[in-house]
Amino acid sequence: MNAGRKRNFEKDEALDKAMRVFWENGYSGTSLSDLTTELGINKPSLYAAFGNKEKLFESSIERYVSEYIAPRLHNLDTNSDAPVKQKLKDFLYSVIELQTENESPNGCFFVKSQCESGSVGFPEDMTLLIEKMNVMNEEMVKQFFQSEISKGHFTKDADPKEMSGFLLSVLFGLAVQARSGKSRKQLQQIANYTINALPILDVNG
Amino acid sequence: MNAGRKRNFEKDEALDKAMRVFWENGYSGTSLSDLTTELGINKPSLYAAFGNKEKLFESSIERYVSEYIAPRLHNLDTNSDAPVKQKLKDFLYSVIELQTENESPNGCFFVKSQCESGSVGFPEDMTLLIEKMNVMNEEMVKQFFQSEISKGHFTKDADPKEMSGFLLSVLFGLAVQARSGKSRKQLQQIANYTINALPILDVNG
DNA sequence: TCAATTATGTACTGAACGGTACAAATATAT
DNA sequence: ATATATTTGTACCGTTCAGTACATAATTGA
Repeated sequence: MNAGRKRNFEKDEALDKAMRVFWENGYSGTSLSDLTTELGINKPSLYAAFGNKEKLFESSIERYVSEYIAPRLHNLDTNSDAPVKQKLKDFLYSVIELQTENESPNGCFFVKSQCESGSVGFPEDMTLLIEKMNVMNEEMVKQFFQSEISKGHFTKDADPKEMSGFLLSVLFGLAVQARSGKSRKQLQQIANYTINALPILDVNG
Repeated sequence: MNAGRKRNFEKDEALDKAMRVFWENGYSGTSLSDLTTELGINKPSLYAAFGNKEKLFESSIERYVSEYIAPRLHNLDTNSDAPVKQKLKDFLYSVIELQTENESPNGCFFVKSQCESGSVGFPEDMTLLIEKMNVMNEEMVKQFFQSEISKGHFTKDADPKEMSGFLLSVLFGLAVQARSGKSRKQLQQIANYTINALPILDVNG
C-alpha cells in the first residue's frame, strides 16, 4: 500500500454520480459546483481523482457506454437461439427500460451528447470520442442483422446496413421521446411497431 | 412614425441569426457574447429588441417551428391527392434536406432543444413551450394518418396513434444522425426503408 | 519517531457570465 | 429651434465560471 492519506470517497461511486449529472444536464449545462455538490466532495479532490471537467465527462460517457449500452448490444448478438423477433424485443425493451428508469435521468446520455457535440463549448476530443463509439455500436447492430440474415431469418433481399441504420434511428428517436416524457408503455408500442415492420421470416416459414 | 433614433439592424434578420446560433450551440452552450458577435449588435440593443436571453430563445424556437416545421407538416396534410407513399417521401426528404443543409447547423433545433429541456439551467417555461409545440406536431401527423386511413390508403387495422408515434421516432432519430454527421444519402435510405415498412395499400390494390 | 506521501478544506485567481446605467447620437413632432 | 422619444456604444455591476495555491490532516515505510 502506498503512503499518504486515504481518499474518503469511492471513486467508482463518484464517477457514477458524475455520469448522472452530465446525463441530466449535459456538458455545458453542468458546472463544477453542480458536480462537487452532487458528489459530496470538493474541487481539489475532484481534480486529483478525475483530471478536469472534460476528462470527467469523457470518463462518464465511457462508463455509460460500457455499463449500459455495450451489454445490451452484446446480449442482442449472443442471446441464445431465441427467435429474431424475441431478441429484438428484449433488446428494445431493455433500452426503453433504461431510458425511462426513475433512478436515472430520462432519455439516453449518449444521444444527448451526440446532440450537444459540434457546439462551440463542446471540446473537439469529446466529439471524436463519441463519433468513434457510435461507429462501434453501429457495427455491432449491423453484424447482428448480417448474422441473422445469413441464418435465413430475414427475407433474402434484406440489407443489413439499411436495417441497422433504420433500427438506430428508431432507437435515437425513442431516446428523444423518453427525454420529453413519453411513458414506457408508449415507447414499447413504438418498439413493437418497429419490430413488426422488419421483414422477419417467421419460424413457421 | 414614432419619434426616436432608428434601429440600425433588421429585427427579423437578427432573430434568424440568433436562431442559428442557438440551433448550433443550444441554450446553455450559447453566451450573450456569442449572440452579440454573430448578430453584429451590442447587448443593450439586443435586450431592447428581444427582452433577454430566455425570451430570445423562445422567439427563436417559435420561429424555427413556424418557418421550418409547420410548413412541412401542413404540406404533408394538404399535398394534393398524390399517393401516400409520395406524400411521405416528399415530407421526409424535405425534413432531411433541412437537417443537412450547409447554410444552417446540422440536425434539428427542435430535437436538440427537447434533449436539453429538463436540465437545471434550462428554464421551465421553455420546457413547457417545447412540450406544447411537440403535442401540436404530433396531432398533425396523427391527423394525416387518420385521414389517409379513412380514405382507404392503409390496411384497415392500421392505428394512427401508433403510426404517428413511430414516424416521429424515426424523424427524431434522423435528426440525431444528421447532427452526428450522417450524409443526406444515408438518411434518405433510412427514410425509404421507413416508408416501405408502413402498411400502405398500393394504388394498384 | 519521523520523514515522505497523499488527500482534504479553505480561500483564492482571472476570466466569462447575464444584465444594466448612463451619456451621446439620432430621429420625430410641434 | 427645441422638447421628446428611441437607439447606440461604453463601461460597468455582482455573480458564477473552471481551475489552483496552500496549509492542514492522515496514512505509510523506515
